[in-house]
Amino acid sequence: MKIVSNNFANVAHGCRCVLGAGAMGMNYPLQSMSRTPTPRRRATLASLAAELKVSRTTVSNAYNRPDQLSAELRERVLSTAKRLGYPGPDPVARSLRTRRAGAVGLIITEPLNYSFSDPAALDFVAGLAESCEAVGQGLLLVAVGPNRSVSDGSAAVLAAGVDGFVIYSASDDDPYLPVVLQRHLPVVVVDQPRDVPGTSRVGIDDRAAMRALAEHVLDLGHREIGLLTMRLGRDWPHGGPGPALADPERVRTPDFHVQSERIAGVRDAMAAAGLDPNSLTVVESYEHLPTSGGAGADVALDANPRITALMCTADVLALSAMDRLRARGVYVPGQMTVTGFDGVPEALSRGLTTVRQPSIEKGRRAGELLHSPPRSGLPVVEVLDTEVVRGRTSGPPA
Amino acid sequence: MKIVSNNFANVAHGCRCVLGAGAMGMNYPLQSMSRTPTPRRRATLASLAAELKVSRTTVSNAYNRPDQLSAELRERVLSTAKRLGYPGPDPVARSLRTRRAGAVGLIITEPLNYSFSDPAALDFVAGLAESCEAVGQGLLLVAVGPNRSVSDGSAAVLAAGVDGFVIYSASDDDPYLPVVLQRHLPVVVVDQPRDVPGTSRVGIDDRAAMRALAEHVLDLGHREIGLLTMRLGRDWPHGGPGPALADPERVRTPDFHVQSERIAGVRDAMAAAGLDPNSLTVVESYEHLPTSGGAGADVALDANPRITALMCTADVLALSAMDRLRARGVYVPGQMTVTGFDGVPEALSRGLTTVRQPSIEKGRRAGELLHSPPRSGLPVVEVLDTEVVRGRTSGPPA
DNA sequence: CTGAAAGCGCTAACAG
DNA sequence: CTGTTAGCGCTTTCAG
Repeated sequence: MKIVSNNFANVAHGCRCVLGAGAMGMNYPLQSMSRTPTPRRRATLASLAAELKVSRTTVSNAYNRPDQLSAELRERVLSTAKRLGYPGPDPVARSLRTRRAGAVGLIITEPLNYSFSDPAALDFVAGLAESCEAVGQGLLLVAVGPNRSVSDGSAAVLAAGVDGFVIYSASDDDPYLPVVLQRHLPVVVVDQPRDVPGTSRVGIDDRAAMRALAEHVLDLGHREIGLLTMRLGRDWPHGGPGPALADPERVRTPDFHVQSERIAGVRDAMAAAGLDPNSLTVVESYEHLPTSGGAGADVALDANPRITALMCTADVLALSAMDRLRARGVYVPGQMTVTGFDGVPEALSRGLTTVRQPSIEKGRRAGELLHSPPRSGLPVVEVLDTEVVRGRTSGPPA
Repeated sequence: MKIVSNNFANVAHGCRCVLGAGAMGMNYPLQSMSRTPTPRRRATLASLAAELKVSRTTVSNAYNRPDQLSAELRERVLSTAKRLGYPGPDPVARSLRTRRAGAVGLIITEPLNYSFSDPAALDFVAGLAESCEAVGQGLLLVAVGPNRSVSDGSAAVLAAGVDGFVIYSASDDDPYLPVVLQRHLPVVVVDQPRDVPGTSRVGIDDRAAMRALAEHVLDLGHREIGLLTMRLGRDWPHGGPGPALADPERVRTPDFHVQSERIAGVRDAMAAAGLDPNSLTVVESYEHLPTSGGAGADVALDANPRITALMCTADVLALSAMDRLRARGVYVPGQMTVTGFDGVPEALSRGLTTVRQPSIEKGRRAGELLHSPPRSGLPVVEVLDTEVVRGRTSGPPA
């Protein structure tokens, strides 16, 4: 009566039944074994249709177009589905047929533990997740972390079952960029790199924002400024893993646009104030450690003890720098002005002078751009607003 | 010369060409237009094979079994693939055929912005992501947030193209639990609920850990204890959205095992010390706000002003409570002992007396259990170690 | 080393 | 409202 698969023996030892299909196996809980005729193999839409003696279309309709069949028939379909343990149409097969995966891929090349320790990055992910959720899309974290080789990571990109990608803050020469592009799927870039052909981008005006902040600092009377930033290039030409002075040449040819734009903003303000932009002491950090800012502050003050203001390209750097300064007995803002960038909650609550950027909104817009691309089909660049927050960590130089 | 898709007018203003295939469109960057004969439609393995005049098997082998064909042929395949803009085998089609999706689904019912604001939850996700990355699996955040109806969320669970699920700290009656089980895929539960048939679980001994911590508090001499916890049930029978006193009945019949186990741990210690466990003042919070702990502290001290120790089931609650106490002019630990749970970095750096649990390891083990299930095929329960951390927030009562 | 045949499980026209 | 017909793009025996 029942048609039996020829590929699988009917395994039925003990309390559960393991049908081998793939490495992971599938668990049939106890109940389904005693209650129902154990299915020889996983139920499918076709087997359900056969059981019901209706066509596959009808079963499919029962799930996807309830209005296309009578309520009773639908009920009958659904209940025998339950009896057979049929979980509904297979997502993968459906995806193949409908040509939509129901998920967007998120590419973050930075170590996840970093991204997860920077509230600004997290806010971005939360915003993206929110917009995906709103349209019922899943969010796939693609396995491209630094623990894997680039070729493994590329394989993951190539193997991701997604309808599009979001690239979060990658360097100009990120090795996964071409791989992502190769998929010919819609792509939205967040922050950097700029000018990826055919892809939309959402970001902020880093240069203008940082310039406004620097003007505030200069207005207060500061003339010797130190700047702490994350690494400017994918490479790391310095000795140890700790923060290091960046020479002008390196500042001029960055892989990470965002960082260099922010530096450029400071230099703009300095030039406008009649200062030599090259007098800016730039220190870059390679690792994203909770103490990176503090270590960077040490390097900067070592290189130029006359610094009276420390500007940082991220709040996390600034907060760490503040902790370090306190430990060194340097009073903020009395003896040292410190500024950040991002406007994360802890920074705001600690009164940091900083630039607030809408990180959540960034994620949300990136998602929306993917879910409903602009009518024109042309890539767009969305520049979100920022705001200088004058806190309690900036004041006139001593 | 140029061949144009028949569904869409040939859009070619400015810099790019849009070929329509699916709602989202595919972007062909400028180069591919001028360089190569624009493909009528997306290249497939079959079309590549036809172009090369070899069989599909051969092309497939070029990608999946390099040793099955000559290096030259393989090179030829790969290069014409590049020329045609063929991104390699379609992940979805491959998944259908191989019966493996290459991703695990993560089910978090709590609002994502909460999970993303609790470092312990984040650590868990980071650990899970790490273990997935190690085996090249993607991590799919399934869209089941509180912004969507349960039926939408269920659809997302049913539609997730994954090889297994991780359920993070759900209530006993979480509506997505049965839906997940229905998929007949491997499932690993983290923390709660317990005893899901046929699924492995990883967690800690919440009761024993909390009991040990409570013993420390009692040893210090405290007799009147307040306990701050997250909500005990999926429902919220109290008036406003703020924290509220939980009556013994509600403490006894919880939906969230973890919370009630931790409470039970405190009661165990109290009973052992000769105190009436029912004298414990329990306050539960519904929302996961940064200020929830503080508000809870207010409620607890209001209900029982003689409280000298405030035990919290999460560090985030305890830290918030400490902030609130300071604002009220209550000195910790001089006038009030405060304890937490989790051992998140901020808590440790602020000297909170707490229980450290290995959140990252939890995520890692959950992933590993999914990726390489126990040989026996039987579900396992992994109980990870915890450790009481005596900090600077606990001392003898005033 | 290469090719032919046979689906994986499903949905989308289009007829009845 | 229901069934028939065609694939979606790929991998995998199994023969040459």
